[in-house]
Amino acid sequence: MGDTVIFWFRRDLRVRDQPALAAAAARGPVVPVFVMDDTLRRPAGANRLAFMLDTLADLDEASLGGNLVVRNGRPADVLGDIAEETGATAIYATDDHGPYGRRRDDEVGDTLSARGLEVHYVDSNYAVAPDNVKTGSGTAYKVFTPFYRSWSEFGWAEPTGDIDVEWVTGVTSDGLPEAPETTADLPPVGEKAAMERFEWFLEHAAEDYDDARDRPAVDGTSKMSPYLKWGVVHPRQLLAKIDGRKKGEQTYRKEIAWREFYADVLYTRPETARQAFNDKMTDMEVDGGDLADERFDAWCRGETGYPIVDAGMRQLLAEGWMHNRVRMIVASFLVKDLHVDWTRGARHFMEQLVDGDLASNQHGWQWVAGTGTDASPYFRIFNPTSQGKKFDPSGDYVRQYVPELASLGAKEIHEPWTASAGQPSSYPSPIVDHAAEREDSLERYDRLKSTWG
DNA sequence: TTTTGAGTTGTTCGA
DNA sequence: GTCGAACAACTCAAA
Repeated sequence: MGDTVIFWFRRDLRVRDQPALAAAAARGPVVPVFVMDDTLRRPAGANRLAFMLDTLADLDEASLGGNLVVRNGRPADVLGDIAEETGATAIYATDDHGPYGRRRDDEVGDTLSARGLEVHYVDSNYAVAPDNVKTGSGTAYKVFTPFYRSWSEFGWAEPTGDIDVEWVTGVTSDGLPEAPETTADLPPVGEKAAMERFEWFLEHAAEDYDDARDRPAVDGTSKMSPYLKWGVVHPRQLLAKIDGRKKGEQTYRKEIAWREFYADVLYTRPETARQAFNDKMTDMEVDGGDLADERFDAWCRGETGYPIVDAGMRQLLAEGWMHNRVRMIVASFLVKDLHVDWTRGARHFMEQLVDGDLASNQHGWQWVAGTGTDASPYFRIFNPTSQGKKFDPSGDYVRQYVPELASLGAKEIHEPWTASAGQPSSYPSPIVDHAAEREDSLERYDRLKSTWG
């Protein structure tokens, strides 16, 4: 019945609330395909790649009846070949708005259209796809709050239910490659695990989200980020379960909107994945050379001598994930205390993070570095000690990831150099003096400003 | 075109 | 210990 069509999975690894898949299934039997594109492996990082491959295995087993066709190669070639083998006449996929995805999809569209195949990009990975929310004069927003108002008014579809799909069986598959070795303890995969976690969040953490989300020792966030990254859940599904009247849930809704805002910013200004959004900040003095390399390495390993920074960096290595509050603290430390270019920190995050999303990651870093949209004022420099005391008052977060300090009490753990019994010898002394580096950052900013005329 | 109000997440200092 | 002001203008977005 109907023509055979290909459904090309990319960053939408789910079968529920899947408009693109529904559109494919309405045409006829569906060949579910995932293309192991060589360029996919490189930027992904081992943690994210491992999570993606396990997610695909779960999707295949739980929802595709084991019919997933995995092929290695260039998407245009692979999809063309499969179409030839199966007699498929059309390819359906969820639209991808990232810089790489756009280039790839344009090429695939051109190549396959030339071969007489239909290519349909449907829906997006966002409640409101990038390039839709505009100011009154038709330009993209550069400030979150007005974007948020406009985005809310724009609205989005309700999630759709289960779809009946006739999967095409017996198509040759290269099979999933072995997941790369990773020492990180990654989250459970699959739509079921994701939705169970979200239900847990709604029941136990959403109410206190406003406060608890800032406390890294508390399990107070939804932890949806890896699932959103691969489209295991769609933001529509989360928004539909959020009560807009409750304070905590309102705040959560804003966090979803931040993800959409940054996707929109990156879509409009793709070069900001690598360069300052605010070009007046491009010439900010940063440190290079051996000393900067040494400090950067100490930051990566979690050996800066500032407990909350080291706990965060070690959590990243251990779990491929870091609590959001701590991401800001360690980013501020790298940029404002170590004077290292934000792009180096952002790259390290992308290499490690299981939820690494180019738009959110790069623009989160730009916000901290003061180079981005709505950037924090230059004088807003996080003090790692007071941030530690304020958001990890018991010290439990530090204790979990920095065992050398486990014996210190709450009063001393965020400044072990003051410990009455002396600083534990296994833990490094601070590699820089925060007060002095803060002054240095302010002076660098003053010098930059003086060049603006 | 001009005006007006507002802008994620902080720190320090002095009263 | 608590609280408000200063930090420094600038750009954005809508009226």
